[in-house]
Amino acid sequence: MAPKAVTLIDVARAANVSRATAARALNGYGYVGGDAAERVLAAADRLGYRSNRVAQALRRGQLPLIGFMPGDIQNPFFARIAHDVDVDLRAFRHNLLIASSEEDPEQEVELLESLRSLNVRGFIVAPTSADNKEHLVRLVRDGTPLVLIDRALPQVACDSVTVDNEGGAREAVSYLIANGHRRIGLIQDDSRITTARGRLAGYIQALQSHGIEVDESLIIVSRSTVEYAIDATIRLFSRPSRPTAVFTVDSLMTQGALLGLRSMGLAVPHAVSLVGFDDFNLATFTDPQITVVAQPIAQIGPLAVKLLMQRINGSREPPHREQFPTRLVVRGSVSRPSRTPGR
Amino acid sequence: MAPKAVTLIDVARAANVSRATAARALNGYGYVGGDAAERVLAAADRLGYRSNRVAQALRRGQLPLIGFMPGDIQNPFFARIAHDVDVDLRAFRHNLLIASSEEDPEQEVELLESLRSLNVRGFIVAPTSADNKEHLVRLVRDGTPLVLIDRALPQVACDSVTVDNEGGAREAVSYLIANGHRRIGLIQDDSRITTARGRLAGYIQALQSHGIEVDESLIIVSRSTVEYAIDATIRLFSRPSRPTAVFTVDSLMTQGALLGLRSMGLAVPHAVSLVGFDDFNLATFTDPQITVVAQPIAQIGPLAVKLLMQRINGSREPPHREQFPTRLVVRGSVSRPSRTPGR
DNA sequence: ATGAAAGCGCTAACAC
DNA sequence: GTGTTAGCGCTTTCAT
Repeated sequence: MAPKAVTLIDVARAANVSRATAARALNGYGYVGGDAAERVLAAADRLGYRSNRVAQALRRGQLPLIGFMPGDIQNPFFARIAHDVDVDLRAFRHNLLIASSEEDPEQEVELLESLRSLNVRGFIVAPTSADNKEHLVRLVRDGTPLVLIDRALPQVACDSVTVDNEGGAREAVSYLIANGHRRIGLIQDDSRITTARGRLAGYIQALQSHGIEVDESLIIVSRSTVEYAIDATIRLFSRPSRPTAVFTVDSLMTQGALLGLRSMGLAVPHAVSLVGFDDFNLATFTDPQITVVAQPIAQIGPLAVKLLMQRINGSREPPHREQFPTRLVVRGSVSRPSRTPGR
Repeated sequence: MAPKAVTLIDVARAANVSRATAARALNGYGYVGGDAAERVLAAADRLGYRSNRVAQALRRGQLPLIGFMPGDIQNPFFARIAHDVDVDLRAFRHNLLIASSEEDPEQEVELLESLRSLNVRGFIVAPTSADNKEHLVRLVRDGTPLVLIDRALPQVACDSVTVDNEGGAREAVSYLIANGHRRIGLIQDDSRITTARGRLAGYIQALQSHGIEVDESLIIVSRSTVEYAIDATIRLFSRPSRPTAVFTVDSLMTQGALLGLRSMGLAVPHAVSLVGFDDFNLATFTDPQITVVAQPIAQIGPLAVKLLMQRINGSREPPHREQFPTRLVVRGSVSRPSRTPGR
């Protein structure tokens, strides 16, 4: 069935040269006679020769592949980065191997091993957990280029591209407080994820610096999908004394909160004020428009690629840990609480 | 720096057996003495041996990799499918190589070649163009498993998983007509994309079967991103005699239309009715909720994987061309036109 | 049950 | 300028 592929030998034979010469002509290195080169190229073309990158890789020790491991490719944040990385990598003639960890630490370890054994040249990873780092440490120790995105791990000595989660959350919650809210809910994802920790820390700081006590019953954990967040929102607002405002830690959860609140008949911002981390397409379409903490998402993928390629090309610089600032984009989803919070 | 990896030879030596025996023990085939096997496994574990999949691939002729080529990974439709494919492929211990064609036919050809030379075992692709099929025909001819998703190409003899674009569009537009609209705009993507053709055909059929003439000035082409669609919408509604309703061919464009209309002060559905192809998370959050043609998206990725793996496992069945029906989900974005169309 | 050895397709050091 | 050749790490046939 599958006709065996044309190999370098076939080309060499057809061009009446040795494999070495054929390879030189094809890859354009070393000395090759113009005449021979032409014959080789012609033969390759005629025969439909495609180099076998696996064989090349075995010989050279590496495959021009980059592993990208987001928490969830369906999250628009990661999809955008995947896109940007894919595009930028093309300039380096590298392909992208995407394997989502599904936010499962074990799966992250397994997939990483699996990709390592493919001799990929480097990784861009959004680590699922702050506690799960041995495999990454090992990776770095073995000299494999790695850049962490979205979530940095101080204990792993590698480049990272993140955002000021703490500051962003603090700004969002402070804004809510400045608008008179004191009972502010937090819908966040699993606290082993470092961004969740940072955003939680920002939330707590904002509260405490305004003398507001942190009420655990206002904090709820959800997986980062619209469906789970709807559910979490409903649970949060079904509790005896509900918050007057809520802060969500990513765009999928913001959308879930929106949907959840609506299903309970709670209008934004009249009944409940809302601020979300991470902007999204329809944030300005909803009525009201949603106030968000925007991240400079367009810069993340490109910088990650740049740092990674520098490592691949042998850079020995100390880790570059980029942390971009966030920006509070005030729209219309926050108003003063309509009445004093119940109890 | 990078300590050279532990190879099979190291393991064999440590276990005092030959490479052959070590390989047999590690891969669990052939006859291996229980004793030897144990020593090998222990040695492998102690040394931290990881098989070199590139070498295996060179030997076996294939890499357990599947190439996935969507038009745009940022489109939630493709992101969802990528996710489902990734997950299902894991059961077969295959990894996913995602390379977005960016809806560029040339790039599609190039990337496909590039992935082919990696000896990937099969492809799942959403072809960018109905006119650009030679490379796919060649792929199939060479016996490489291929399944087309979202967009089928009758001339390419391979499995495909699509949706009834024509029927879905016809139903949407008929619904608009049933609500009294006669000047119905169409915001679609490049007509070389087969889904665009199908949806356009459905649009035209619905119009004609109700005796409405097709007005080219109501059809506008946009790239499939929110930004481009906003722009297209504004252009469409800036024309002298604007439509009273509009049909958009994917969810990103639907969102763009929503944003564009709002920016022009045109309320949905009072000033303009709207139906979009492909459902999306916030379709029920917007006010009004958006009426859409829903696709059974959860079935696409899994079926594509199933078909592909069957081919990889040698199936010689004639091409399975699945075409799922769509479903019109009536929500609130359509009303009767407020006044007779101008002109 | 185990080992020896051929060879997957390619690159690059070395020889001519 | 071109050819020869030794592997890269692994699987697998063929002996034993």
